[in-house]
Amino acid sequence: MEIASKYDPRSVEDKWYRFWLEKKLFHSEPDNRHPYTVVIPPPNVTGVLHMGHMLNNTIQDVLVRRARMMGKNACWVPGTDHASIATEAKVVNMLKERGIDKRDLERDEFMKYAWEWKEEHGGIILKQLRKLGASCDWDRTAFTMDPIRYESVIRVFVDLYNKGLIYRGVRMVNWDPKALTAVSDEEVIYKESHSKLFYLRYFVEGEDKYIVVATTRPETILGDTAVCVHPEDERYQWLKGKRVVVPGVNRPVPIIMDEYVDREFGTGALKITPAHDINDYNLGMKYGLESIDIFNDDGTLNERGMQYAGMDRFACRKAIMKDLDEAGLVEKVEDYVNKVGHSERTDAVIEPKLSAQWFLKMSDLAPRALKVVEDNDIQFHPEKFKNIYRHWLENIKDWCISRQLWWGQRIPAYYLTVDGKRETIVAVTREEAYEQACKQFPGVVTNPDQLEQDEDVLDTWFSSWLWPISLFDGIRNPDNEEIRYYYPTDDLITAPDIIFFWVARMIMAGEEYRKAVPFRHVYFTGIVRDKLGRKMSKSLGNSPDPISLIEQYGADGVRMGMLLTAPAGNDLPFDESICEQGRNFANKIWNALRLVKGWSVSDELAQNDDNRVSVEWMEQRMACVLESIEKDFENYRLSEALMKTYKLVWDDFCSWFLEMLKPAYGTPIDSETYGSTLAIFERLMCMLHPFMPFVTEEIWHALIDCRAENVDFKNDAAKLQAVLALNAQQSIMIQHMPVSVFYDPRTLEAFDVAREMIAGVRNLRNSKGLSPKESLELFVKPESGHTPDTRFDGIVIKLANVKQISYVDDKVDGAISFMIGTTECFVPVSTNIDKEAEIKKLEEKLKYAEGFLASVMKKLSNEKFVNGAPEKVVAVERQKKADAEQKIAAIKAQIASLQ
RNA sequence: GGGAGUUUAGCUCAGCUGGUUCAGAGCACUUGCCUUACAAGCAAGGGGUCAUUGGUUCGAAUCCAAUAACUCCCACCA
Repeated sequence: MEIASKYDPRSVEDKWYRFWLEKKLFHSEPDNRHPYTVVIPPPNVTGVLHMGHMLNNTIQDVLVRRARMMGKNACWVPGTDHASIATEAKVVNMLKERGIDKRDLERDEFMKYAWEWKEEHGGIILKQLRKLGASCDWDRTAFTMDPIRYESVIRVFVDLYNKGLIYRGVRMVNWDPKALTAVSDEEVIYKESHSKLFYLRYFVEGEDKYIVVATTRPETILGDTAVCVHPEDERYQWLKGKRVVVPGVNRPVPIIMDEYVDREFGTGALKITPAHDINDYNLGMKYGLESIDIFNDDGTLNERGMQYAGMDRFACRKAIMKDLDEAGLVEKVEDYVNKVGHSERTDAVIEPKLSAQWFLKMSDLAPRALKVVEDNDIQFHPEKFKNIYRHWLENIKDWCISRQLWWGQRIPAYYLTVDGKRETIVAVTREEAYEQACKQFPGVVTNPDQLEQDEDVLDTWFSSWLWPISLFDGIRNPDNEEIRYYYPTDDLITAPDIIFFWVARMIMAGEEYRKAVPFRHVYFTGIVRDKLGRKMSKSLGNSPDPISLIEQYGADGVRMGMLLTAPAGNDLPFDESICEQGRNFANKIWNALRLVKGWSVSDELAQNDDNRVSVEWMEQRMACVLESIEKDFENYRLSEALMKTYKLVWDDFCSWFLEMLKPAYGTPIDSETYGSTLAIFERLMCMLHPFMPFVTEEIWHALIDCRAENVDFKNDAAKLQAVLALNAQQSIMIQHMPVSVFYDPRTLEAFDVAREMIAGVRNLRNSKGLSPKESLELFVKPESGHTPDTRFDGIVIKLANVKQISYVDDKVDGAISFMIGTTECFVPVSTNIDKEAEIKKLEEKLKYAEGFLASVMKKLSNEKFVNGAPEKVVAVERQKKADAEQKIAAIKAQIASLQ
């Protein structure tokens, strides 16, 4: 049989993914096993897979696949997020391209277009996740706006309103003039920008004197209703009680005095525009100032903007400065660097704006969400995010949950006018609202349609905060079997930038609606950056397309590449070349299979000692590594666990174990050793499977077949056929994950000595230019009084290609020597020894050993050390001293023999 | 302006409660090999004042303090 020497992921990966789907191996139903639940951080329904998703979902898949193999009932629920602002913007653009203006559409019409768009373009990302190998339970795929989730959100709104936690109020909010909606504080990104600081003259009413006020936003003077100075500012005492004239506007406004003002900044005088700055708004409230709103929703000037009405705010800034300058009202202009808030979604400069919005009170929810993290009911990995979390919750403000959009859950608040007053009724449906209206205000309305529903929708995060609950229908049916079985979920894998948006709020929702945490561990991934350390972004074009990476390196290769460099919470500087390492690894395993498959197997041959001891060592080695990998998983150190598995497979299994067993050309291997080898190989594939699901499935099947054909059912054709057929129906996905068992470290130590001996001989060949084919003699002189462990001598003979190993009591003349610990090894060589070079080398070693001894002696001659340090440490130092002395003696003897 | 974190080999990172797992790993690099599993490979090898400076200690990469550089988070300084 010919197997290609290069592993081709493309022919393998799709095949197995289809197989897993057909066998429904990702599907979970509640049963009597322990559940292991992960909910996907729902990507935007219109999004496409980027490197961040790749990392995030690879980690989830590793954890889910491992849990499944550990015997848990693993359930990974996928889904998408309706992403109000982003999706609505895309739909609006699409309509624009078709020549349709959103403003010309009725709400219903727009929603129809939006749903069409979602059906057509949505969910691409979930298809892409399949390429990655994600073992999501696709039967459970959800959408934050599907009927169950929609209704859950509405019910929660009504419930929280009835509990008095949701209220409507006129507040200063962050207004996005591009998306025409309010956004929450968390959705505002402050960016450093190079602005100007304008110094404007405000003349005192009826006088020729003026005061200079500095501002970065001169266009807002149209809304000025006061100028404020510090009450103790000597410079401005003369202004007390006076009024100044807003330049260019000619409106007299009062001088107010408040300690809020920083005397050091600018001129120490601050203009107050209550409608367009949060601080000014607060001062305006304090002093009862008029609030003049000069902007339209889209950031243009309204009718209060005088001659500038209709202009964009930035155009107005230029125009107004020109006019003021001409009027001699500008003192000076300085360059100035400040932070300007931008909308996270549209990048528009945020305008603080007074408007009526819905808010969710945080005073009750926040402390509870903080407590469960403080108490470690929920653990963060890495832990440092606890600080960030705490700080935010301790300084939290009420959450603005209304958005002036159409794509989203429409706020279930209904209005009616009673005696000229607007009354609000909040209910799950219009019909329920009508019933309530009839009870509360008899005779006011006669038909549900007469109620006027709030125009706004809810913040997208107001639906995703319910995700771990609503996915199992735990809001509408809080006692259903699924929510009781799957909730709380186990691990949440997410990026740190949504710790506030999402993580904190899910915890609040969990406490409020389940009285239980939504998950036990939160694993924060790093941010994927490019080689230069820049964040990957569309605008920079520095993000590789994940799908083409998968095509190039295989999903296994990409998964491994990402994981190797991504410890929890660390940013990951991504370079395509790390996927090569993954691809190469898959290839390595592939070739190990080719080797093993190619061996001929003999039933007659008894297992020899070398093979027996090799199998024993490999099993112990595995147990040792497994133990440490299990600890890594407990601590969410996935990259470490992967690296250890990588080395176990490549170094221990391929480079050592298989070489130890490899039969001489044309000779067979005994069937016992062969069976053990296949079993070990299978277990290694199980260990690796969570990381590299495809190649391991492929190899695992081949190994099972190989064992049936060559060992178990070699002589029973009928049974063999049955077993092969059965194997074709099985999967590595649901095999038991190997677990650590007791192992004897002495076997591992003995092998390490043998390995060093082999390396010593190989090194010698290398440096002396001796062919690996030339058989050498090896003499070993153990430290006197020590009995050497000879179990691996046969292995040394084979892998170092020596004729035999002879144990001697004295040094061997005319040989090249090296030391392993205190054991001396001698290899006689036929070529002339370059005595001077050898002596030089030995003298260097001697120098080092003597220096080492000196440092040990220094410690031992220090009374404080001998008395102060623990007995064990002192004993170790004494041993070091003895070893060093022995070594020095040996080196000296070697030098003498060369002279 | 407040807070957190990082600094160990060319790169990415391990180094738990101070002491032979203390200077490590992978990749990259150098040298020699197309040795019938694998050149996407094999064998061997080189490479670091553990950011700087002080302190604690018998002993510091590890604990403490200061400094420097970088990163992130938070905050309304016009």
